[in-house]
Amino acid sequence: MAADPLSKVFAALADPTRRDMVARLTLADATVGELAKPYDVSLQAVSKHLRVLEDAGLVTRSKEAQRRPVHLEAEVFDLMTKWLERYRRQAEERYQRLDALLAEMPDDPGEPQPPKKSTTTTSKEK
Amino acid sequence: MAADPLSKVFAALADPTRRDMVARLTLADATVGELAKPYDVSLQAVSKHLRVLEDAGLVTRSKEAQRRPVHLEAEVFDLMTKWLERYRRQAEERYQRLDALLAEMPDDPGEPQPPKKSTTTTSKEK
DNA sequence: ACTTTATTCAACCTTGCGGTTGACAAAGGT
DNA sequence: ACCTTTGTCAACCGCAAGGTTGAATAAAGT
Repeated sequence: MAADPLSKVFAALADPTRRDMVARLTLADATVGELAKPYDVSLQAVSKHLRVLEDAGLVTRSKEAQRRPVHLEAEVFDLMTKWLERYRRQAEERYQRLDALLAEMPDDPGEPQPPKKSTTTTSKEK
Repeated sequence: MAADPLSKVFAALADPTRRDMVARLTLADATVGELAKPYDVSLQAVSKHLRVLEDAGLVTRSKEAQRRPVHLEAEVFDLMTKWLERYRRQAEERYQRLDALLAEMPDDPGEPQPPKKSTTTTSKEK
């Protein structure tokens, strides 16, 4: 365990059941039993899933009599979104650089990007 | 295996090494060996990681002599972003509904955050 | 006080993951 | 032709994930 936050979040959402729970929790808080109903697994299994989601910071559980209402914490989504956007943007920028490059292609085989080593940067095009 | 696409993508990104590879691939394509260099694991391990990323549709591998340049496929990010945005939006909307509700709350004394009973809003009758 | 409801804890089982090593395949360099 | 480079395939190992059942806990209901 002790995995970094991002790993935990991604791992938590890698399970379809857990993703479905999250989806339902966007609509309203729910107790463990309520959450468990649609799935064909034991209550204990659902409880475990919730623990995973909680450890990932995706949900919090409060107390209300014997019930433990589960509440979705949206903030963590931001963490993921940030990660995603960052690399998506970079990838896009790279596309643009590449496009620009191809646009003005003279015929020199020089390395335009300076990440040193011959980065296998599609230097050979079929 | 045959897991749904989204599960595969999330699972693939749940590993820090793989996330790092993806990060580096946003800068430039790279061969297996190049990708492996920074990590203290065998080449075979890296090869496996790449297979996972490939199965998730995050990268593609072409041939170039003995080398297998790995290329990042940005499209899959969109799938994730879509999922994320969808639920993030719903969660936000829910906040707003709640805010609106609290805003026009009649004169209630004391309790700022009314934990009330029946917070378990799911309107599930017994 | 006893029972029911709601949930967790504990032990266990099976599967899959990330890692290893060793052998093999294919393309190039010499 | 041979050897080197670059990767993959296959078998194996330890461990954590997701599931199960059974017992324990806690707060209401009666």
